[in-house]
Amino acid sequence: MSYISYMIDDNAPSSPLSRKAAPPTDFGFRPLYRQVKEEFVRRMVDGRWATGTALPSEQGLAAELGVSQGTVRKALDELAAENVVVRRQGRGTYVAEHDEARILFQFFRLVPDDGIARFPDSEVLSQGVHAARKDERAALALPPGAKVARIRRVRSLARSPVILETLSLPDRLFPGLTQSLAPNSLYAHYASHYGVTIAHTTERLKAVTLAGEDAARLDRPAGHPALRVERLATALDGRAVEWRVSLCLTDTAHYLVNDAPKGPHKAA
Amino acid sequence: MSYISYMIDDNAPSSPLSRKAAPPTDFGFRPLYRQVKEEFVRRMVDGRWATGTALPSEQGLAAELGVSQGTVRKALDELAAENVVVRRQGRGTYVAEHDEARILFQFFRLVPDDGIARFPDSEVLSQGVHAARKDERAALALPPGAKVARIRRVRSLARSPVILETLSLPDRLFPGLTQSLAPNSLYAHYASHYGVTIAHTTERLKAVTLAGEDAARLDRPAGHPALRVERLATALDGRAVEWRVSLCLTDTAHYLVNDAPKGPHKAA
DNA sequence: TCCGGAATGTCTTATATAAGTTATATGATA
DNA sequence: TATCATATAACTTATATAAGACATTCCGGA
Repeated sequence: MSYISYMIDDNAPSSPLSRKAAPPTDFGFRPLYRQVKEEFVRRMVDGRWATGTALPSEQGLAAELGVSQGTVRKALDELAAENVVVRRQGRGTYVAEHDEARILFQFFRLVPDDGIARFPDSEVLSQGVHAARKDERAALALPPGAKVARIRRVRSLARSPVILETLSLPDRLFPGLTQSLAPNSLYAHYASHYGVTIAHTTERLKAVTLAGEDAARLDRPAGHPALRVERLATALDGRAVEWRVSLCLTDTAHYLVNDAPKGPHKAA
Repeated sequence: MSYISYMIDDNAPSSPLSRKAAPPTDFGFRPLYRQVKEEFVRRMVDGRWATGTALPSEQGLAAELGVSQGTVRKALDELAAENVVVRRQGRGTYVAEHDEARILFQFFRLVPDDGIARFPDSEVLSQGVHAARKDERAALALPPGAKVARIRRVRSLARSPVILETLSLPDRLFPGLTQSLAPNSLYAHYASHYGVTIAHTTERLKAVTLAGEDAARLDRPAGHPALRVERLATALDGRAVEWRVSLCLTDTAHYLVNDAPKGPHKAA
């Protein structure tokens, strides 16, 4: 007896959702709504649902998959909570786009002290494809001998350099990335040109002091404090796809962390 | 016509949930499940539901409030997503406890580079009640003339000082806090002795260099880099209740930020 | 001590209805 | 006839409820 009984309902025409013959131990079982969710993620990963497109209606998806609208809805609930899709009552559900505003709020946490978030300008210092270094292979889980696209750039707010960063990406996933000038908003570029959607990031922060070339690039004296941010970005399917080490000046800006602002706060 | 029609159902005996007479504009309307959620928050704020206690069952709450189990469940869903309650299938739903492990993972983001999170020891340098400074009044939204409890302490990992921090709290909310030695795990103490549950924190980070007494306290030379973390902690009802400025050494540890790992990731 | 089963809790699914959006049709007016 | 404002129809997502499946605990009996 299991939820799967719903899936082999007679009026469900050969549903793509299935489950291998249940082993004695019920390990690996997932509820129906989560199977539906995984099917949706698959469609986004393989490009059937590109970013920005409108999904079929909940009723339509329910009919197609042979489940109820509430089940489709619960799957979409989780995807919406993860900012993978966006819903608007009366209009429809859309695959989230990595537009400038979204990246600014979701992935960019360095904000000016006055509180007004702005997207920094970007100047590429160098870019090219190289053999992956040991640290890059470790971070991106690459095999020995793999190549990476490497980009080094300075980002400025109000014409003043604020961030000096180096990005490394698996060349296999992003062929030709460094041929042209890297656009300002990279995550939108990954999605539109390579079908890679960044879903999750992890950042590790340390305080350091600037030295040598880094200090000169950021127009600060040696010994000046800076925030070193090491970011690992993960795609929808869970693969690590971008490794980024940034040196950030925090003289007139700060790094902002909010813990769990999910539902609207300020209850009662 | 509105959801409230469910609330004045005949078999619902004088529900505590209500809504002022609807003005022509339907502004201020809240769905039923959100009213239920706010009622639950009220019960936690005023102490009827203390931390660690088990809630009545979803069915029981539904019957008491005159709504369906699914509505109670949706309210609890949001509270569980905010880590305000904890649910265990087959056992029940509990008001979240600020035990050491939870604080370690939810509010303490400074982890050793080897990845093994540990709770740091704490040594109080000074504590007492003082007139609130201007910055403290601004952070905690206190009126002029208000008093604050102020605690200054050093925290150590493996007998080595790592964090030097100053805490400020409204004296009105925490009378007598500085009379006794501040316990290591403060948030649990706030809940058990003062009925104040920390629900949310905001942190602002800057990189600085140590100087003078701070450097000496942390056993580092002047000019050594450190992470300055300014934290504002907010209670269940939305009031700011603790302001904390910490200087953290990041020589062998780092500050960890994960963006949105809500539902189980790694789909597909 | 071990095991079966009832009791009681959450979890999942399904269905009905409300509320919001947009496109279409309608009708008055210039 | 062309245009514009206004109903109205057809979608959409949002909310509420009910019923049954699954998980855990506890107690009685062997």
